[in-house]
Amino acid sequence: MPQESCAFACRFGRIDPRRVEVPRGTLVSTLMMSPLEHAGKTVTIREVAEEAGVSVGTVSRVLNAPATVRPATLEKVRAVIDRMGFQPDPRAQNMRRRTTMTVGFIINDITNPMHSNVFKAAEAELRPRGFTLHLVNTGGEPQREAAAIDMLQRGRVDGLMMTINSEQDAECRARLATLRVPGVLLDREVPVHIDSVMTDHATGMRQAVDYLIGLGHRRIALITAGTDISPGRERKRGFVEAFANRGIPCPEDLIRARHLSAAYGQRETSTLLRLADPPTAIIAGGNQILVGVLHAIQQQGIEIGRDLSLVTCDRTDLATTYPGPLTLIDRDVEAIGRTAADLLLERMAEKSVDPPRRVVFPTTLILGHSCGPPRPRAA
Amino acid sequence: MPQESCAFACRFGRIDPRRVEVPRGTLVSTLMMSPLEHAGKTVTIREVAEEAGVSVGTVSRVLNAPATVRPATLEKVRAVIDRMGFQPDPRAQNMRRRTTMTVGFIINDITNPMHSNVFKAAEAELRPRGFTLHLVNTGGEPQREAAAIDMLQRGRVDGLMMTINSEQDAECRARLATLRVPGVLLDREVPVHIDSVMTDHATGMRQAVDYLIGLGHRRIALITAGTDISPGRERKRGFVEAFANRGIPCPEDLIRARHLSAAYGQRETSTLLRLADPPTAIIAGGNQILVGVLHAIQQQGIEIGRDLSLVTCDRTDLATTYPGPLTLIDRDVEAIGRTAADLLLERMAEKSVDPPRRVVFPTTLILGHSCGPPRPRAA
DNA sequence: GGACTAATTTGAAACGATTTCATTTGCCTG
DNA sequence: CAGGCAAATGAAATCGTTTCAAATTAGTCC
Repeated sequence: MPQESCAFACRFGRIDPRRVEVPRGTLVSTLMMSPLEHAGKTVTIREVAEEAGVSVGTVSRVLNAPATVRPATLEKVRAVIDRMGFQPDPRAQNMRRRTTMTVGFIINDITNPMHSNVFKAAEAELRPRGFTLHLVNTGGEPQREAAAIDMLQRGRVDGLMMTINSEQDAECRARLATLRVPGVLLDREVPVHIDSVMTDHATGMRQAVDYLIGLGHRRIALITAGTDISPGRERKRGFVEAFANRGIPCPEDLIRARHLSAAYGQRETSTLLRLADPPTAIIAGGNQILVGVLHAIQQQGIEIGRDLSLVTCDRTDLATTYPGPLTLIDRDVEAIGRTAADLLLERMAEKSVDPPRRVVFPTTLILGHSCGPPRPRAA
Repeated sequence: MPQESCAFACRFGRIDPRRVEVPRGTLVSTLMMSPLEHAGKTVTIREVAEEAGVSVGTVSRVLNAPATVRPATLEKVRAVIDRMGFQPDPRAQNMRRRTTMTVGFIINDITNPMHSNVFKAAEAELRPRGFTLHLVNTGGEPQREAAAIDMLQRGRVDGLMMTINSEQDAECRARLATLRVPGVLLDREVPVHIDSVMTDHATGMRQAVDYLIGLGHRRIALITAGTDISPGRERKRGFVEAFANRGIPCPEDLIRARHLSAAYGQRETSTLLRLADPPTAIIAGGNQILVGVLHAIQQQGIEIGRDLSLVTCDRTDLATTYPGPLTLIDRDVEAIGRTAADLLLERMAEKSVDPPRRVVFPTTLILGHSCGPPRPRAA
């Protein structure tokens, strides 16, 4: 019966892909190797000490301060450690040292390529220093964010890197103000004593708008995050300033700054394109928004770069690949993650409390295929 | 000086976006709120006991077995706990309970949307049960994978979910064989006593190929992972079987199964398209490979769906958005993550060792805009 | 060889909870 | 009110490591 494919009628020409409900997975029991009795009788430092004929304190020093133990003893104890396969129990170390060698990473959505790239870079910086990362995905719900901060800082991590959903949320702000471990805020601005790594979204946006104005555009639309977080606020500011600098009236009616989501991007794009005097250029202020913008545009049969100019923020597979690379406001996401990790490492090392640091990263306008001179659209 | 944009010469018409090196971020010191002396004098159970006039054992029972304590005492102690803001130190709990309420997640690349979606789903399932996740990004390096397993299972986590880079790696296999904590393998097949969550890539591929054959294609190319991991092996098997079922000779020369990367996808696509008898359809067996395939195709000025049919694996923004949705082999990634978490939860709850379970998820062929009848390409 | 100093090592006390076990308390019945 | 039983409590052990004062050993000089 090689006719399986007949079940999938070809629906060439429709936009929406057919989404067939995926049934629950099948459970198959298998028996491979024997259970193997990995009894894992853990060896303790006490047993090592007894076996080596020394005290536990000496074994501890062999591991943590080898210089203070006589070479002969050192060698003897090390041999026993290797032979018995002893490894100190991290739980006991955490307990005694009041430390965990763990950093918490609280993020809105790890699925977002910007976030996962920041995480990756931070992890790459922290791992060689012996740190492991706890990742909490909050889905942008403030109470989960607050709960995550509470849970993690209570002896679970030595430091915290995070992005919160709204800078205005009282619960989160209160937690940040009384943080018990070093912390770094990512792209968020909260009037609290804490380090932060920011991006100069305003300048990036100003450059992009200026570029579009230079091409002849006046009806430029901006769709971006809400103004309760720095990226939304700064992008909007840069947008407005670009017009002001040129002495050209800003098309306030084309600014949409509410959410960072594909759905929002799609909805607002559809609305904008139906206006009596529609935009000749759209700036997608966020990589999720871009997805929505493109979906909306596809439904209208508009060709990007010819009928409509498009600028997006952040380098994603979609932005660099969409038939031809899009013009985009880029930033070095890896450097951001690395820097956040560095700031945290410093804070965790020296307990000095004073002054909070703030690192601002620049953006770069990268020209792609998605912009051209404005072209009046026929109705 | 609104002339900032003059620095960015419009390079309309070139494919490669201009990549300007982003300078290191600017460091700005700021002083906001006063240091706040969040001394955070931690309250211990001993202090609570003394304050409430009971023993530490009673306080512990108030928290862990409220039913065994007299209502009057319960209330009294709870009041003190609230007043002093006592929360048990997780480090001490871990120590005594021989547990951490933490699960390790070892992954190749968290930047891959499939991986991050699996993680997200698993986290959503585990968090309400009180578990937090350690995420280790290995970059696919076997020694890092082995090191991660070692580090995590040694008293740092209660369970482990993971994908390894190659099922053949001796180091990793050895670790898996002697795992001391419950574990779940994701999309990997290793002859070891461990649970796994798999995808039926072979059937998905067979359907896709059969669909293309039905459209008239014979020169179909497959670019996918190496055969040292289940996805590559299974996809290749399904590919071959589809032809066998139809009694049509399989174009072995068009099978490329080595790496899961954009670079590999781009390189192989370029090569394939330059063949004397090039493929009329390409199957991108992996979301990263898709990126490379599309980049290669763009360089040739080929129109997908007309000049060349394309099928991809896994639903990503790019796959659903690339001018029109692509035909794709879909799977329920969330269900996979959720199921992996469920398997692990069961194992962690009851210590029963026997038989390893294997859940196989089906795939679904979703028809988009990217396939059509084969069209001979003019040279 | 003895005295003194410096270098090692030891043993016990944390660290902060949970858990066990013996003891006390509270309650009920006869 | 005494006796018996169940429930509640407290004291102490435990988890595995680090740390620190005290004790031991080694080394040096006369």
